[in-house]
Amino acid sequence: MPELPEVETVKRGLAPFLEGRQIVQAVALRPDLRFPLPDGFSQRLTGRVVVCVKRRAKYLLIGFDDGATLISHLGMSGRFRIYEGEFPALQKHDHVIFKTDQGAEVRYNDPRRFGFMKIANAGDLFDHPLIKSIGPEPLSDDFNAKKLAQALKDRHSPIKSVLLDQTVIAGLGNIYVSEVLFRAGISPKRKAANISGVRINKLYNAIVDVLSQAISVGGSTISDHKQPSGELGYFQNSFGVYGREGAACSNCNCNILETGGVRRIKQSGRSTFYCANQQR
DNA sequence: CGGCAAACCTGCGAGC
DNA sequence: TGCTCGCAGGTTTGCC
Repeated sequence: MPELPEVETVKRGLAPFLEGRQIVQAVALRPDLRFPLPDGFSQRLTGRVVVCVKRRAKYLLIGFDDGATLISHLGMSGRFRIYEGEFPALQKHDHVIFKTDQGAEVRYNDPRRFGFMKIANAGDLFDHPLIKSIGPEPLSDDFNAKKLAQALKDRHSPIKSVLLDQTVIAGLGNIYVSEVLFRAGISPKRKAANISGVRINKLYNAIVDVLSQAISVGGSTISDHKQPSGELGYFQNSFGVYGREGAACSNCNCNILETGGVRRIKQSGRSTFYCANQQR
């Protein structure tokens, strides 16, 4: 589920139920996520008041009144879900529960357990090894076409893999990199350093547009990703290429007979989707 | 530095 | 029906 737009959607869904609320109970049902939950996890969080819910790259950050921050990564299959009023039986793979002083429950469910939670002590967040080397937030004022050009100019790997590098730019994952390159008309195989001039601007605009549009519709629901409210995301309906191997790309309708339509290739072990007719 | 495979773990759909 | 295979939104590590 979780690339930047999905994590942002989770953040926006959780914030109204957590900010200003006291955690009256933090329950660790299963401590062996990708990393073990921190020592004393429940004790450290129970009784704390949440002061803010934020996102950095694909990390959800929950700040508490003692200055500590819960750093949560959703891995491939992590989900947060809010319950209030009705509390259905625990589901398979529910691993962590936060109960608030307003009687709501926030449950973390993660079948594959690639997700994890860590706690940064007061003042340690920005020096935390998980946080400090992350690249610029693509939707912040801190990021622009010039900085993108700077970041790419010495990179000789394919642009696909460079954009997946979280130290270059924060938050892009396998789906959105394919979609961004499609909209920018850039081949995923092109060397990053060979992108300049007009192409840089197209790429920058595609990154901002794709991520913004995805956030505005609650992210992408591929299998069963849901927003914390239970509502689905809808950006998958706007995919130009992802998961559409063999189909005519949404721009072309084109010479599908000559190009074979949307192609799927493997780059550094992961599927890339693109239209050879539109992306150079 | 680069690319690739494997590792972590579970579930699902396709094909036989 | 049941088995095996390949695939999946991420990231790290180790090996050429």
